[in-house]
Amino acid sequence: MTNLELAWALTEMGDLLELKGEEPFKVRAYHRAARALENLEEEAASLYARGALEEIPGVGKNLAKKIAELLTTGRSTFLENLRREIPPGLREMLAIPGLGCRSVRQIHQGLGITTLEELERAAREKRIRTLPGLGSKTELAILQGIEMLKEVREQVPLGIARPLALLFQDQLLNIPGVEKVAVAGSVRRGCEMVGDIDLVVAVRPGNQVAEVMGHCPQVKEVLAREPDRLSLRTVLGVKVEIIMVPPGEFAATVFYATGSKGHRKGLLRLALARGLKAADIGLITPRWLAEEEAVKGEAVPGLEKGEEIRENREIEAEPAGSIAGEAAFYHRLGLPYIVPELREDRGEIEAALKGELPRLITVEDIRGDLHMHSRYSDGVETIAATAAAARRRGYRYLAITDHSRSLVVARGLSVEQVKAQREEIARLNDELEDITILAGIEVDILADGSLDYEDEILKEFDLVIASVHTGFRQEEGQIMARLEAALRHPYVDILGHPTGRMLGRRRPYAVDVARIIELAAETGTILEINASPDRLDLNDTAVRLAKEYGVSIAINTDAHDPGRLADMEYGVLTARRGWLEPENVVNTWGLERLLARLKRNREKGGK
DNA sequence: GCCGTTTTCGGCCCGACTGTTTTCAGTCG
Repeated sequence: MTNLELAWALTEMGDLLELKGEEPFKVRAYHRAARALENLEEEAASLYARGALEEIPGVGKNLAKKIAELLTTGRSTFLENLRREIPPGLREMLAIPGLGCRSVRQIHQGLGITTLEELERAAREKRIRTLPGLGSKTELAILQGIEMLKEVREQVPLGIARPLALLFQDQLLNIPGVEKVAVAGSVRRGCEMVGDIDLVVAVRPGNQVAEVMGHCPQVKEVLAREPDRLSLRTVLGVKVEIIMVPPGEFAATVFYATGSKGHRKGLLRLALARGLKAADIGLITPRWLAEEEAVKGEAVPGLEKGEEIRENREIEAEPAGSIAGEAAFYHRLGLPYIVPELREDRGEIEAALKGELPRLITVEDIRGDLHMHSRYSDGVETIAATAAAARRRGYRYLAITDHSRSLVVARGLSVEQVKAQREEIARLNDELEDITILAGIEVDILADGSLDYEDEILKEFDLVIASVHTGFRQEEGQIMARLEAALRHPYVDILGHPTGRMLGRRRPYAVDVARIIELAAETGTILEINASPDRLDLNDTAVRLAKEYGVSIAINTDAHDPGRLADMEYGVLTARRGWLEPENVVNTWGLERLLARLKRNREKGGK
């Protein structure tokens, strides 16, 4: 069992205990341990093997025993008993913003409701307001919450799907009769939410794929089993589609299964316009041929029929990240290779035709992380340990940006602590040779639009990120006034997680993203791509708009644990989906150039 | 349920906002 699956099991235990009415500190112990497991760099299974489960912070005798049972049997009697006691629908209700466990219990006991469907009906029939302490606003919140949950039903964030996809890829490669495996679909394109994991497998006859995968510990049930297709559901509830093809059809099938549908159709229309058939390009699998039929007769805007194909001699044969043979399909169409992140039918084919595809940023371009938390606020590690982790990633600089004083839950820093932290950072910078720590802060944009420290304090930092953590429910006018004040502030260098959304859990606050981008361009403020796979904020389309406006971007992990510095890859994927080049991203720059770009330093020198 | 250069018991992040209310409980970050 993977750390992620263990974390999910502990989270579920915590949620069910909370619904049961257990004391809050006990509940929190489960949730804390779950988070520790998620961030753990070593697999819990190997810790268990050397009898060291209790070394995990927040795991004592009791939890170690429960984790051990999960690791050895794949099950938990404790969890199964809880599930029998508490209907699972109640846990789903906790995901509705505004509903806590007290309200859910109230609804369950008062109306006998156990599922989201029953809850929705009761809210529509205005029965929720008959319960003491609940009224019409709560009814509205329930309906809106269910609406949000429906949008992401059957979907999981990329941060869950991608590691699982890679795990399945490894397992498939070890099965007799398997020659090649590739992750395809929305995971390969780097989409923020994933409906199902698509894997393409090149197999020889008589392979064991169906038998072995059906019994793999991550698999809960087999949804469908056909000669060339296996559909599974994992214990985390994610759907996995395994497509099995002869080795000769591998590249074309991966190409097909990567999508998106719009991109595929665009390519087929282009082929038709040039008098080519799918078969001429090498796309001879049944799926491609069926799709070709579907697009016949559709016009191709901006293309002359039979226009001659220009050969592009600069094209590399096997671009990084491509499947062997995939680039050739594009080349036969006279196009350079288009990476999966761009295959969204958002103008990439036109750009490729004109030779105007961006030279996309990669993780290797990143030279530092500008948003990280330490033990001074709600991070789990010391500044020294965080810097060491950043250095191991090959970074040249990092910014420690703890929370400001009014965010008490996160132990926001008092002015005295700010000073102490700055002194510690100065000491560390004296000792460290090949990496620089910037003394930063993530300052709260307060409900009235002011910042959480006075200007005299703010101007002393090397770098200031301003973020909204309160007043999420304000109306657009109010939210925008706060954000505008922050963007216009002379000491705000970066706007952190600009929309405040949490994927599948919380909608953005009432923000006009286009206006934010306009203001960022006007004021020279850098906008963040928060790389945490729970956020990915800004998202891909907003990022692309920002690029068009010439707004600089910082890709930051917001890591509260050095283990999460690796989330950078999700931020970079989002940046790539937003067509960003290294030049657009300030943390690909050298330190001197980065510092000179900050608003605080520009204004000093009169730009 | 975890944890301990104050503690093996008694702490554990706490204050603001909001909805439902006549004085506060629940929820959130």
